[in-house]
Amino acid sequence: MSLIKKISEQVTALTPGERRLVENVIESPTSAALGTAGELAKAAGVHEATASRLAKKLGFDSYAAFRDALRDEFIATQETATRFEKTIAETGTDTVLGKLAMEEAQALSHIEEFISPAQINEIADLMMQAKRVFIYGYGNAEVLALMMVKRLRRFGKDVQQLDTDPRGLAEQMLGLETDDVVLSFAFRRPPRGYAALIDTAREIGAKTIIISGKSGALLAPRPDHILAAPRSGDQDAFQTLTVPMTVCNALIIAAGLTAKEASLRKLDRLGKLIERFD
Amino acid sequence: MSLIKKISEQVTALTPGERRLVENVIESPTSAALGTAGELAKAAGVHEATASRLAKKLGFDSYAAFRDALRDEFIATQETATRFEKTIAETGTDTVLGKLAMEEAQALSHIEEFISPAQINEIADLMMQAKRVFIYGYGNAEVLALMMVKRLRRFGKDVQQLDTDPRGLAEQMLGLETDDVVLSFAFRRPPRGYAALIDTAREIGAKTIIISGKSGALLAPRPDHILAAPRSGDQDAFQTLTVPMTVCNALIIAAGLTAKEASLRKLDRLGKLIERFD
DNA sequence: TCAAGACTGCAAGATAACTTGCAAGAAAAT
DNA sequence: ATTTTCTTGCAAGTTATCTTGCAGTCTTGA
Repeated sequence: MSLIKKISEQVTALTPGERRLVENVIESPTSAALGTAGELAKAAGVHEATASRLAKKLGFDSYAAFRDALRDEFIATQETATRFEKTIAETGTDTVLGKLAMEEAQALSHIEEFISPAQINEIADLMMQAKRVFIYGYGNAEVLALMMVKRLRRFGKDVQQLDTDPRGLAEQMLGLETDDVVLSFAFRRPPRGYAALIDTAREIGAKTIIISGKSGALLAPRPDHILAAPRSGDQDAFQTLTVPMTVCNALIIAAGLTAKEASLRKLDRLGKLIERFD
Repeated sequence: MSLIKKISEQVTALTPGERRLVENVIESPTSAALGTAGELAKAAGVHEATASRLAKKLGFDSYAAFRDALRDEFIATQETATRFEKTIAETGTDTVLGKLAMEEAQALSHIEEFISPAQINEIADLMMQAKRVFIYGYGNAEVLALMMVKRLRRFGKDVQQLDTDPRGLAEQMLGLETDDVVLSFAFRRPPRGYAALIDTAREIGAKTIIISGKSGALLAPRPDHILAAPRSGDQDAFQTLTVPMTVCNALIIAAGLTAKEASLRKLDRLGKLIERFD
């Protein structure tokens, strides 16, 4: 049963102090889930002893048990995603398309455990403010690189897809400048030319961004930014591009919003100038 | 600075025990954020003292400070929802990535309403039995075409990606034969060169397959086979390639299974021949 | 081969967090 | 007005979690 529902059922039997605690929990369940009894009590203006008693009153063995219930319900973890997975798995599809769709959905459900909204916005900003964006995708990732090239060009960005041939890559990197950004993909292992790519960008002072699978954080040499989220499928078998593609799409959308914000700010400033000279 | 980035910067200076801890954190950052030093240490197979030391090594005053940083980065603080669906759907997870992942997952969950397992297997068979596979993708779909080319070549299939330039397309179609198959993508509207593509294939007697969005059923001229499933996102706005990509991946997997079956059948016949001449 | 340094588990001690007995004050009942 | 009951803060005690000194073992360097 939903914890909030459980609390609501006993709302008439709550003392004033308990009521204040409950109001605080409902107002901000994740804060309550992460904090201590003392912190919640302080926020509610009661003593932590009251918080401990409330938990017991609600049927929990301890305040920790109460907080664990809050966490289960309000904080997405692998356990909650696993519950979601179980729900899907219980539909019992064994068709190729059905299983694949389920696995992709599972992987997508975990995605925000690994990549925060702030990261998406930060990197979208970086790309939109760059003079040029160099995009590198080797092997299967070439597909993603092509997609990003097409999407960013839609914004009018100066985008260049880097050649996967070492000589071509080297020639193109000659044009890299400090104001540019390099975006690459790296999955099972660093792609061919990766080390040269990152080192060259660093020497020139251009920022580097990697979109990777699970192992991205262990890449060497280090890029400036990493968006790493595990892809669906067996690590050693067939892996799809759905998760990194979703990351790419999120970057494009965030970039679009950034561009929109910039446009709105410009309009606002224009409006103020017009007022001044009116 | 991103905590994962901070960790990544010191990855070369980590001891084996610390590295295992870091791997566990990366594997499941929200579990690490919610649990104790003892729990993380146990999961990593080291002592909790090592976890405490790692936190200090990473520059935090204490393990609690390290865990607070994990929470700040990986646990959304805006809250209303419970399960994954609700978490993403209702939360002020106005976050681009979260919404996108949810929409993709929703679209994926409906995929088998539009495409049956029999269709997947039939078309996978068709492609594997074809002498050559011609693949056409215009605009954004070029990304999918490229992916299919790469995947099918992995099987040793004779695959050709068709030029999006009308003249080049025409020249390539000269090589089309009865035993060949043409696979194309068609989303909002038939891609440039579509009619010529289908008509030419029909005249030669080559089979045609279209992977499309919702409107696929209304395509003219008619291809021999259609795999149509609605993509996620607003019809008139930003649409992603996740659903058609999943359809492609399902075809590749089914094709792989088909190839495996063919191999097993050949082995069986060889076994019978050996028995006959024994 | 030996010594020095690094790593990490153990365990004692420290700190943080929670629980509960007690009591003061407020509210309700008589 | 008085008594009884309830609420809740205080603080001591308990439990959970973390930190750090120590020592054994392994690795590295001379």
